[in-house]
Amino acid sequence: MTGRTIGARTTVRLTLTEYAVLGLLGGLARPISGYDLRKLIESSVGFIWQPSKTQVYVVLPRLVGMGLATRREVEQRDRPDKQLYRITPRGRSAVRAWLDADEDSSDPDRSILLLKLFFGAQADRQALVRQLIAFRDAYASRLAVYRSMRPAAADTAAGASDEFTALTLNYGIARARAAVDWANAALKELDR
Amino acid sequence: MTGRTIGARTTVRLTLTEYAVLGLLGGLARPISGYDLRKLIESSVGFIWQPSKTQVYVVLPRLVGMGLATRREVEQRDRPDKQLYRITPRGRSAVRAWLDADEDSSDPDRSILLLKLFFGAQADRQALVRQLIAFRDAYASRLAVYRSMRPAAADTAAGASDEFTALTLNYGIARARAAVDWANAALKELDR
DNA sequence: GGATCCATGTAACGGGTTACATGATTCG
DNA sequence: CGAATCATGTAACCCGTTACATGGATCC
Repeated sequence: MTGRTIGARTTVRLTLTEYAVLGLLGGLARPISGYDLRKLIESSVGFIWQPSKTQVYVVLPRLVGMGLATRREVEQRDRPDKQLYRITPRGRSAVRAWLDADEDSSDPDRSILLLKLFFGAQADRQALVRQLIAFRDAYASRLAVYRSMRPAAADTAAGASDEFTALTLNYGIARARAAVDWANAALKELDR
Repeated sequence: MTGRTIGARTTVRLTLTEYAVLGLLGGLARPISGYDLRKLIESSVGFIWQPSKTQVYVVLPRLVGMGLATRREVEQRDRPDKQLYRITPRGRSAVRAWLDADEDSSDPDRSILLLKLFFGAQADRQALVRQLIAFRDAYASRLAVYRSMRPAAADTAAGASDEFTALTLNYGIARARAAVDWANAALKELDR
């Protein structure tokens, strides 16, 4: 047994990559190889989150070691043998627990929420909504802070603060606003 | 001499944090302590980039070791002594070189550009504009990719792809669009 | 005959965070 | 009297990336 299993089967804490990979396994009907998983990532979650190619090969065996996935070797002629991975029940409940747990989301930028949302089909609706609201609120209050900074940044009279501060601040504002708007739209979607 | 000085005074490659700290030093008229620098960060670049508090104390001496900053100790009664740091000419040219160099910006998200722009007063205008354009274009082509993925994501007929993929994709689109719009506005600003 | 696809992994490095440590002074 | 402010640093850890390594089969 490799590290991190606390007691018999208490809560497991995984890295983001581990959760993501596990989440992907959880969404599949049939086992998959590391190689194919990488391709799947590229054509799906890729735009939110993407690990380095070797990371996948490191994480998969680790999941097996923790009893969250199983591995089966498939021999092939004409091409290299491959390892097929499949999620276990314990794996499923680990993903589920992660998806449902509220993140202490002081920093919404890291977009764990987005990753979770991507796996929404495996999650509890209510938990998702709760987290989406937290996400939106975090960005909203950030937005408020940025806006309050604006006059100070534009303050060219004092000579010190310059146009560049204002420029970058505007970016922060634009991003935050986009996030808030999107979150509201998403919440409406989920409500239907 | 600590590592990284290649030859006599060839180009120095620093970490992002090092550049950022150096950039801050470069914008100041008088030397500053690590403690005050942290506070300065909080009330300025903070919204774009923020290192952990201890990181500052690690980086500052390192800069001194590389000859990019100098340190002077100031004794104080009634409160702990402090170290004041000031940028050196070599430090200035290091920041300058960094600011002016084009980033191979496959990943615009890391927002090195934003940090650079924040230090715009110390940079070459043309170089800045060039990089801003690259930034915008990177996001624009990303935006195009996302948009092309949209129908596939919405494809609930096939049963496979679900609403959640579409939802997260929308976020990517919203962000990218915000970035492009902002970049265009910023370019207009810089043109005046 | 050279690039690309399949397929998996190890080792080293790197950048950064968290936790820990210390200690006087001032403010409420 | 306790909390916050000033002020700086070390050590351990963590997650992840880059570079390196291998090798047959197929496509152009």
